[in-house]
Amino acid sequence: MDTGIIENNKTQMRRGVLEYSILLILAAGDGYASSIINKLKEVNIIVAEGTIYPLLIRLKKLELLTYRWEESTQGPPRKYYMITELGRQQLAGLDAAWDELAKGIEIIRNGY
Amino acid sequence: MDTGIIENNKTQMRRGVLEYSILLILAAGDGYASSIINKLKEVNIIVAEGTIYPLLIRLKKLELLTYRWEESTQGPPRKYYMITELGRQQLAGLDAAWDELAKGIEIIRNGY
DNA sequence: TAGAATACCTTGCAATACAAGGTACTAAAA
DNA sequence: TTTTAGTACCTTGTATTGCAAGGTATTCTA
Repeated sequence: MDTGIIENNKTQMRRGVLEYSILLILAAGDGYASSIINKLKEVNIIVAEGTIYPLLIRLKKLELLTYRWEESTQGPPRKYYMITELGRQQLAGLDAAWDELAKGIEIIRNGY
Repeated sequence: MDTGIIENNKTQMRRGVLEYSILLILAAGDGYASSIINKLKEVNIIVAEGTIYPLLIRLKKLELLTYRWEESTQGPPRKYYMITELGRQQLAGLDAAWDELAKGIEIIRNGY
């Protein structure tokens, strides 16, 4: 349990972009919970299982995602999530929101 | 009460960088709650009063900030917050955390 | 003396990341 | 056959925290 200020803030920052980054990942190709977690880990965005499952369910309820079951030779079947048309539309909005935020931080940071 | 997916996500994204952006602003010069809110508004980061006051108090408790009272000719006295040495140290860590996150998003977004 | 503007602050609610704990399937080792 | 390891699914409870709403106090102006 790291309660450091930085660690806590990293969590906070991650928080903000989780749905966004999941949609980004699924826009590039279907994936299941563990594969998404791994993709995020690759870019140092660390997410717990307990975070991602409810989130995928939420995004599915919002109809930004759907899923299909697929057999695996490595264990139990996998629930492959796919982005929907609505998901892609929302993603475009999130792209814009992210750009705006990043620009805002940039401005504050550089003082102009 | 906008419950749209985008609007909600903007809130989430904001959430993650609020402490960071406040420290950035105060690192550039002392400020009081309203002036900080206005600076954030300038870069399209919209924050409510009910958010910023508890947050400043929290950052003060963590000793990242201190404050002094200052008279105003425009109304009641203002509580000017100042970043501490510890605050600057933590800010450096947050700079790094932000850069890492931004880089991560970039990678996911561009697919390499 | 009333109203507007500015400043401070608190309470309660809702959203949500995550730790912890649980189920189930496959494959390989004992 | 049984056990263990690996993979995958999911839920519950807790803690955090942004914000709407509501409240107090000061200064200036009409």
